[in-house]
Amino acid sequence: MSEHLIDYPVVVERFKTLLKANALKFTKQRELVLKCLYDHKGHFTPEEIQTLIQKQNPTLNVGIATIYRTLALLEEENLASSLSFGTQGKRYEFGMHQHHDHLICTQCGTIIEFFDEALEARQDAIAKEHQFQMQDHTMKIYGICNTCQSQQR
Amino acid sequence: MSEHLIDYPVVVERFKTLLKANALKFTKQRELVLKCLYDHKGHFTPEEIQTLIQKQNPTLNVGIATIYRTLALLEEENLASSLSFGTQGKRYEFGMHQHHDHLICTQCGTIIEFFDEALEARQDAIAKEHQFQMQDHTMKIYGICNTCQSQQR
DNA sequence: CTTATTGCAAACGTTTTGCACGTTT
DNA sequence: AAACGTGCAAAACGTTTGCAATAAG
Repeated sequence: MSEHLIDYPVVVERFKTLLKANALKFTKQRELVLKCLYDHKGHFTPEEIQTLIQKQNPTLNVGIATIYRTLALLEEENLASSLSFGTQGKRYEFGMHQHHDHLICTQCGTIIEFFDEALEARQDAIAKEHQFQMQDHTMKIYGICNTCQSQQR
Repeated sequence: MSEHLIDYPVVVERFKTLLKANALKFTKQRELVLKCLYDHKGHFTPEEIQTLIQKQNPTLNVGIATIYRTLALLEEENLASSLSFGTQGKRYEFGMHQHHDHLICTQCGTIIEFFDEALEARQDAIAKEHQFQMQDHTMKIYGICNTCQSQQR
């Protein structure tokens, strides 16, 4: 059973199509980054992604610059999305733009995703009120997760 | 007429009190950073703040490290708050922690602040649903502001 | 006179870039 | 063969830190 709504072969096909449309090339490195995000549920830094790829492909050496370049590409093509934190850089996750927001535990760093219809509707309304043509939005709720709360006693 | 709810002398007094309470010293540099934020409505990077201070005090040289240290201090004391963007660092604004969120124009960079009761309530509910002990939250709506929309035709 | 604060420069971690070499089309 | 992609190392960026000199209490 797949963790995703879309099977991997379909995702790769989509990626190939998008690359072709932009006169870009389908390379082993690009595929590995995509696959890594698809296979690992979670939010990863470029460095973590490099390590994960390294672990499964000990022969190949994928440079960190390539990881960065590929992640930017994937995000542009809506095959991945990033979450940015203050000074500590960005984290990426697989995703074909099913929008969602995040609960972030300030203790253990766990990230929980959620989607709330009412919140979305309110955001639309606010943008409209300010005559803003909304392109995107992010919402982060910081706090202490249930697990960490229990451990504090 | 002041742009703020609180007059500057009151702010400085508050700052002095807070410093004293923590056995910290009231210095010219700290005052200049506070005054700069108070005087300039907007969201500024540490570097921009340094430049603004420099411009009004050509004789004095306030190091960037001091700006960073002071901004962290002001934020801790709730005299300023920061907004962080992806890789491009933080921006600070004056403020005694009246919570608000932001609309950000992806074209011209303008930041519009707003506060929405319904949004806040929904956030509280979501945190509760996930058994999260909420500490803070941020919400950013990205889009094209009214002015930029007009100019595009 | 004690203690905190400053500016400087070096260190930092993350991200980007220039370039010669390799790979895809 | 042409064009794009790669790894590498260097550079860039925003931020933090150690330190000797300085200023506040």
